[in-house]
Amino acid sequence: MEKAPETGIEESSSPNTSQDDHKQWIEAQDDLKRRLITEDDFSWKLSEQNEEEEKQEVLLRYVGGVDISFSKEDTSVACGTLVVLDIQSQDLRVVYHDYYLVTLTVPYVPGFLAFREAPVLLELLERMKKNASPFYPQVLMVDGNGILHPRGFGLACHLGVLADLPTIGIGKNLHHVDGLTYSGVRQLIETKENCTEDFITLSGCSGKIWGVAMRSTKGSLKPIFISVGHRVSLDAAITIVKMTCRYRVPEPTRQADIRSREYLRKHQTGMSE
DNA sequence: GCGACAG
DNA sequence: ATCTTGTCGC
Repeated sequence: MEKAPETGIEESSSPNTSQDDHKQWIEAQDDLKRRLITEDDFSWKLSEQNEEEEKQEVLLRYVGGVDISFSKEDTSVACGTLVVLDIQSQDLRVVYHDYYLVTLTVPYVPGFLAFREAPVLLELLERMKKNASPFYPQVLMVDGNGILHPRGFGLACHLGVLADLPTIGIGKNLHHVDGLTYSGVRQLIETKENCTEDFITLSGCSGKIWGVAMRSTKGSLKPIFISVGHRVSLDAAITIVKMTCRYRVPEPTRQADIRSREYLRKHQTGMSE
């Protein structure tokens, strides 16, 4: 391997894959971002209306959740899972679930999670739509961030735009952006004076509001990070998350997580079916 | 140059 | 993401 002169020119002769891929990925994100809608854009309602005349309105009932788990032995083997919960049932019953076992070749790169996971999740959504399931989700919770992202376009946005579906980003860890740090958020959350609610607004140094950190369970110091995905405002997102929070992680993504793990476990040892 | 970096 | 048992508590 001969080294090029130090003059700084190193182009097409040696494809610098990772750098080039990131550049293309950034372009793709910026391109898709033009179709992003960060306000409420759905026909269903979050709660009953008083007027009897309008009882034809559609209430939010089917909330979806997606997640991907990985095999411990084969880190490229993954199981994508889509679940749908009926939030009108008192027990948040799971009315639909589907799995997609795949081998992923795209690596995880912070800020580019969608290029690794979105194809799998999209397939699950398209499969469900093709089968004309009556439970197709009215809104989808994604295990990953929405606009809480270096370029304001995380996995939840990516998936929402491509599927043209309202989505909400649910992060279990903070992706440091715009001066936001995990320790800073923790301090803020532990300080009661800033807690008018059970969540705090994540406003960065620039003043932009990226989402909220919410203590979804009374006993949990560690918050979850909610951000706008697509076609759902932050306020609506918070409301919907609260409606589905039994534990720290809201049920849709929690069930997707649990079931994808279970699926992998059953299909790496036993040979059922 | 060094650290940070969703899942 | 994954490696991992018990354990403190409602």
